[in-house]
Amino acid sequence: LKKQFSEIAQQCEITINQVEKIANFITENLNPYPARSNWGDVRNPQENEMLQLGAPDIILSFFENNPQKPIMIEVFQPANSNLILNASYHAALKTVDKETKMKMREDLEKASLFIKCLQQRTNTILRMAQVLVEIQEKYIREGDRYLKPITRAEIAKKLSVHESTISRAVSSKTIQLPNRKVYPLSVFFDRSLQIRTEIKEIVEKEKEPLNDQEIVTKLEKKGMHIARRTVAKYRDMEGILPAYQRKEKVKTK
DNA sequence: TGAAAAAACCCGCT
DNA sequence: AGCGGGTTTTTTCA
Repeated sequence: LKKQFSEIAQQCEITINQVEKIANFITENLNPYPARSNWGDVRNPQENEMLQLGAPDIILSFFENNPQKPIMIEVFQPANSNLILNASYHAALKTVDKETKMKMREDLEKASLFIKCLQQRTNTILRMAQVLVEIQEKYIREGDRYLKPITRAEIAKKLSVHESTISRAVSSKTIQLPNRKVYPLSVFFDRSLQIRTEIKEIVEKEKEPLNDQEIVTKLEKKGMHIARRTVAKYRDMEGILPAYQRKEKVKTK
């Protein structure tokens, strides 16, 4: 099964971990569409922008589709933009007796408060997206290797909202990157993707299979401190076999 | 909003 | 390779 993952990953030009994540995401949300349309997108270059069935909650794109230009952020929210109170309610106020009037007033206030909350909510999400893009711009533009390990708490601090707010905002939302791929928003918070990518690159470049200890040493030189136990773990995540098995794999291939 | 419970994470050791 | 513990991070709860 793992091997399949790794093949899928290669064909899709994304990491195995991402494949796994997507798989998890699918099962957790019982909504196979976002990721599938994603895969389909990759395989069939017939990109139909409007055909994003698993409509992401946030879309990032390059201005004028030019990677040199700034990144644009779009936030999709339910009943987002121009939700207003139906004017006829105000009119109706005048036609009813005093008691009903009071009740209606209360209700109207509740309604407008509700609308305000919604707006603030989208606003928060938008600000969050902005900060995220700012921080992870390099990742967005140049790939996994440049993902900075950040936490939800840090973002919360930056926006001066509570971590639980971010937590909820992040989970159960998806984002589409300029490369047209849809991810769970939590990709931005993957703390080990960067190092895992690094490990993968090291292994790819190796002449002789390096054991985990040697990989640790190499990473050390790049200023990344991590235990060899952890290297092994990441290796697994990426579907990379232990050093002593890698030689055979090349043969059997 | 804060705090407690749960989950994830890293890592030493066997 | 796998267990377990000490932290850190996330999610839930009231």
